[in-house]
Amino acid sequence: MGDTAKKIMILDGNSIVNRAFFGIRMLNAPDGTPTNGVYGFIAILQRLLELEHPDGVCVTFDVHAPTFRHEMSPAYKATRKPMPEELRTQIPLLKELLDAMGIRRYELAGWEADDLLGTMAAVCERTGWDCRLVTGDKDAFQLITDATHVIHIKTRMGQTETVEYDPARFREEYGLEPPGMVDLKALMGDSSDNIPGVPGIGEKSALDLLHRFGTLDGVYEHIEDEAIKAGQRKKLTEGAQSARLSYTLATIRRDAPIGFDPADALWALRSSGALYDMCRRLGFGRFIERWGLEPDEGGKTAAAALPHVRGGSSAAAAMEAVRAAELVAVVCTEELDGLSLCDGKTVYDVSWADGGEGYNELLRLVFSRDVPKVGHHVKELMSLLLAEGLDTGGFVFDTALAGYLLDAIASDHSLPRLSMKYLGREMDGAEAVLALYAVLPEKLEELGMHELYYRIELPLCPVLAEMEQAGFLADRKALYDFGQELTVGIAEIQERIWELAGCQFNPNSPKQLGDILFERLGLPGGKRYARGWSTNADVLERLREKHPIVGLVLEYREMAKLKSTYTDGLQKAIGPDGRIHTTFQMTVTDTGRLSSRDPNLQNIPVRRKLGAGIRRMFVAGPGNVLVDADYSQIELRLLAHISGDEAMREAFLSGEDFHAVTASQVFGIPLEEVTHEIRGRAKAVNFGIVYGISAFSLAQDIGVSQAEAKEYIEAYLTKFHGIREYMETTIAQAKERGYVTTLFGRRRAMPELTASNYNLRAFGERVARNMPIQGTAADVIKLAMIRVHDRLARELPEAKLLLQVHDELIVECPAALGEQAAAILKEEMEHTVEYSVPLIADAGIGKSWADAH
DNA sequence: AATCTCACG
DNA sequence: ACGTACGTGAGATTA
Repeated sequence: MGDTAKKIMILDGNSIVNRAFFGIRMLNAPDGTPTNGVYGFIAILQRLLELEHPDGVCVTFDVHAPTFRHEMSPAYKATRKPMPEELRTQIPLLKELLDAMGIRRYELAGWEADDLLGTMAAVCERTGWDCRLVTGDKDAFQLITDATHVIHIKTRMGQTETVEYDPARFREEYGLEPPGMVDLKALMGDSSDNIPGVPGIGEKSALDLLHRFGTLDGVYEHIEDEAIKAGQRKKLTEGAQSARLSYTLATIRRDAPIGFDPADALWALRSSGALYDMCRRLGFGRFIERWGLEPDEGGKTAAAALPHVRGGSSAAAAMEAVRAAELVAVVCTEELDGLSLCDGKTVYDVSWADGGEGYNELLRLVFSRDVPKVGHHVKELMSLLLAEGLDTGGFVFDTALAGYLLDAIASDHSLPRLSMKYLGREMDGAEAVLALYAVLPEKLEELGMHELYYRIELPLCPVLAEMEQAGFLADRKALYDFGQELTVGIAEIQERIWELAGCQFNPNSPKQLGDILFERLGLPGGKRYARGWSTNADVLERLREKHPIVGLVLEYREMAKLKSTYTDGLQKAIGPDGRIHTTFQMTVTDTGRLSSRDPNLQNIPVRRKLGAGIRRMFVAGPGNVLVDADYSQIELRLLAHISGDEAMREAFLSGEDFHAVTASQVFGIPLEEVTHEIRGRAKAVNFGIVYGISAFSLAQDIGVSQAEAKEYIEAYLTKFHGIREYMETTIAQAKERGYVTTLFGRRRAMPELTASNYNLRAFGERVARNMPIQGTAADVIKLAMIRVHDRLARELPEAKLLLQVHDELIVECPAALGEQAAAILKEEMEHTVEYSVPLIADAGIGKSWADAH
């Protein structure tokens, strides 16, 4: 260990900031300056620091000064696309930030970043340093040696990924030695660098040629061989000169006059007031936190804050204030053992610890339905209140819920974040809640979400809180027994897997499993990941016939999943009352759906036989039954209504099996002749339409060729041309407005649509197509829940809502009331809205979830 | 902490 | 020329 070389990380500034800019959705500093490139750069740097622990760091920048253009740098660079304005302005910011961090920068007018990297790597090698070149440019792969690795930055679906290439990794991917990268570029060219290459030769044929003949020279030496096809020979001969030129262009120079000494770049992060200020200015609160930055002494500008009252007499003072105030803001600790109240003049911090009976009295006063209150995450608070037997009435606003409706895709709806965003200064606690209440209602009104907020989201809070408190009774013994059976089954299958593999390994480890299947057993591998092969169920399913071990692995996976997540996980979640109390989250999804966690009760198995057994363990209490009602194809029905497509509406109005009707329409066959398989394909197309289909994925899903899948989609959109029109106008509108909405006005911003990254934009288009449908369905069932809840409370107070699973509601009630509850569920769900296509809900009754569904 | 896999609608 | 369906949460492994 003692003699390991010091390691220095050299970042290609322009290249990385470019990747970051195009890969990350728009981000702005508090003053509006775009910062996505800078932010992305720093996020990547931070990640690499944690991964690599280098001894030094430095960054190179290109300086594009035409008058100083190096004579070797040809005019071709002039045709490079100009940098977008919003990125250009970020470069000086990034440099300033790097300076504040104390990271050394290198730039040399007229020299490309590649050449600087090459030169610096050469210096490192001469002086015995290891180096890591970080860039988004594959050209640099030619520099890879044992001491010099290239960390390649790429963006995939808005996520930046880093892949470290050493000689072995490069060889594995390209089948060449690193210097061969130059030969490769000489043949295939590189449009982003304006390296022409040989016209007509792409990556595939270039690699094929190099694998056979080694180098560019090798290829031309064998140009007359029969091994080269006539067409290719012609291209190569005609492109010979271009290939030579490209070879020169692609060769990175290593002699830039830069006077680099690796020791100059030794670096470790130190906190400083300048860095704090810079992060503050850019709105990089995350890094302030992560790096523990603090302002210089005296630099603190304490915002004018309200006085606080704490300690012994706080409860009494708070009660007096509550009685006098028209409205109070309230936040509490997780266990409700502390309360903070604000009346606009004073903040009262009251704790059970110093309040005793006075504290309890305050609780009863504040949480009575005729004290108007504003809170943050009101549903969570209501859940606590119910547990203490307190009233959930009187809440007139929830700042978290408002923040969520105003910006559903934001991941953080905390008070500091919201106050920064809407008030321009960071605040917390009840004071922040009250201040936000002064501005958020009008924002909701402006965006047309007033109704959605006051008729759906806010009234849903007590409904969900009651559901959480009610809990779902679980059969503890049955879960335990099933778990024991699984343990036996898993051990058995593991033995058989080991026998077939010829060695012992952990089938739960994708890495180990990949090695066994694709190396030891030599099965045809599929996609590669950073650490090995993909071994997911899709891949394995295709290999099932190739080796008996594959089926066993699939079986092992199924059982292991059931055991760990379900039998074990659910047993741990059973409360002292024998019931499982999930938490519903109202502010996390992009579409308006709820989510469920600790435990998640929205993903209890049902699709496969073995897993569906878990649903038998969710049961009704003694003397009770479960009533389960679910919407039939609600998303497609909403699509039919929203698009107004006549053919699709008729398909639903006919009352026939919808997927079968689709099949008959799309494949042009009579309804009676639709086979099970054809229906299945139509069903997949229907799903695909809702998700924003692509021929590739549909083909994967139903196992036909991509061309065939394309024909299906085309036939579908021709038959249901209203759908095509709807999809097109939705996307056009989304691009124009920058957001999409549901029928209820719920909004999702669509920053992805302006991305210059193709994948991100394509993703944005799929989201734009899907969100209005998924989101409207979410709105409808939320409204249905409120109606069901209120009607049950009036007509069948012994009945309780327990669970929502997106298009399904579950109620528990005394056995004698089952039919009545089922009728109420069905009626309310079906008539929550009246659209041009009927909504249908099917209800069932049983002692367990499995029986009721 | 990130990655992979998989459960649900 | 590229990488692929929409929305979630959780457990095991790896680093």
